[in-house]
Amino acid sequence: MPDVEDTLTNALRRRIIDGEFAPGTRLSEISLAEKLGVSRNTLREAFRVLAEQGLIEHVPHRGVSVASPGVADVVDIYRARRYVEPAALAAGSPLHPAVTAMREAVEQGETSLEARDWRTVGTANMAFHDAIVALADSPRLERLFRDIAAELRLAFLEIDNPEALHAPFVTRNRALLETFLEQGGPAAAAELQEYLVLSERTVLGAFTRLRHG
Amino acid sequence: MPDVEDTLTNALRRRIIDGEFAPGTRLSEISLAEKLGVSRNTLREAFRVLAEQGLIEHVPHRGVSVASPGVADVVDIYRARRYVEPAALAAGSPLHPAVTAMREAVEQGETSLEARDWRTVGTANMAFHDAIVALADSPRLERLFRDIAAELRLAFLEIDNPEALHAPFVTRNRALLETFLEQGGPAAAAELQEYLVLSERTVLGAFTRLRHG
DNA sequence: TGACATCGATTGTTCAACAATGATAGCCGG
DNA sequence: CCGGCTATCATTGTTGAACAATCGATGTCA
Repeated sequence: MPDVEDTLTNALRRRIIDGEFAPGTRLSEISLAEKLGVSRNTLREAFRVLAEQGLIEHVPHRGVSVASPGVADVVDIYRARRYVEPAALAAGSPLHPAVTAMREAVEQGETSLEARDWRTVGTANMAFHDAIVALADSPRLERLFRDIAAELRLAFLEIDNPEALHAPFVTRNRALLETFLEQGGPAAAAELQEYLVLSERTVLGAFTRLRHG
Repeated sequence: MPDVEDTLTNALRRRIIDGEFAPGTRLSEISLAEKLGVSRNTLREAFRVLAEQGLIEHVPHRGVSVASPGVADVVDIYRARRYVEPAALAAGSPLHPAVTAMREAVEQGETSLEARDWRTVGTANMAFHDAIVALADSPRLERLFRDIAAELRLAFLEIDNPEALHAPFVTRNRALLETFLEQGGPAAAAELQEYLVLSERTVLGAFTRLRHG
């Protein structure tokens, strides 16, 4: 059985990603420690990990709050994605185990799309891109992607229009997978570049619409 | 004035990178807390940050030790570098402020090379590559590079033949900078690819030589 | 010699306390 | 009536001590 603190960190991350604490919410040490049944010190250790991952913001003497990514964060996240994902896809082998994960994520997305379960669509979408990064077989790049993917989910939570954010990309995922399998990595990488540009534009558009009303 | 813990984290990272604690050394909570004049709880929070950055390894109920990167780690670090650095250089502008940092790092390397101060040569080398990544203007990619650069320094410490590791790359840095300024980003990116392959081979060679006595 | 039980040291976690800081509310002067 | 100042208060930062849980080593016995 893993440590209490490790479990606590994962539990907290899941709760934050699932939207239990809205972005920007302040997390009081005392009340949250009591709620979770752990001591303040243990909770603070978990806070340090999550802050390092960018999921929460830590301001000295003002406590921690759930991160609320802004436009600059979204831009930077997509920049990082464009550095990593297409290159991983370009160099990836169709025989790599992660391809199975890609296929499963596509199918999961299609199933959830029919059920109009947008949140699950979003999860499947992320799993698809996670599998792409996994093609690189690089723990450090996977860690980077895990962190920025979590931040991106926070941005999605702020927007709160999951259908517009996730639905259009299910068919694109399917198409991208087929391109990769039939035409190879480089062709798929080029397609993914455009995909990511479009995705970024979608998110940023929703953001500015938020700010204006 | 920053927080004690933040200062503590930075101080610990510097000490580790500087080789004060050799890779693999176990860091006892009690003795280290006493030595640094902080409490165990505060020290443990700093440990969580450094563990998240990959500088120390944390095994439940067995404490933390300074990370000692192996061949697999070095391979992964260079893989990540090849994903990020050439792309940043290819898209970088010669007018970017980081170019000044690149130039300064090159000159610092040349000065330290003449003085046969290998450690400083290594530092200048890292500053050069850090400036390359800074061309991308991406906080998240900079954070990734900061972490893997710190890990790489640990690997260098294990090898302990700083001249062979750092000296050959001073002239290559100068050449790479000139290529970037005179022939543009893409040409420099191609040169950097070969540079990184050579650098990786140098490190891995020293590693295997270590294992054989 | 080797398996096993015991011991000791270290980590994991909690609790209580106090100092330091930031935010709030209320007061005062204009 | 309003803006700035001050005192208060709640929260975080840090410490120290305590106890349980776990791992490694020591020593015992067959």
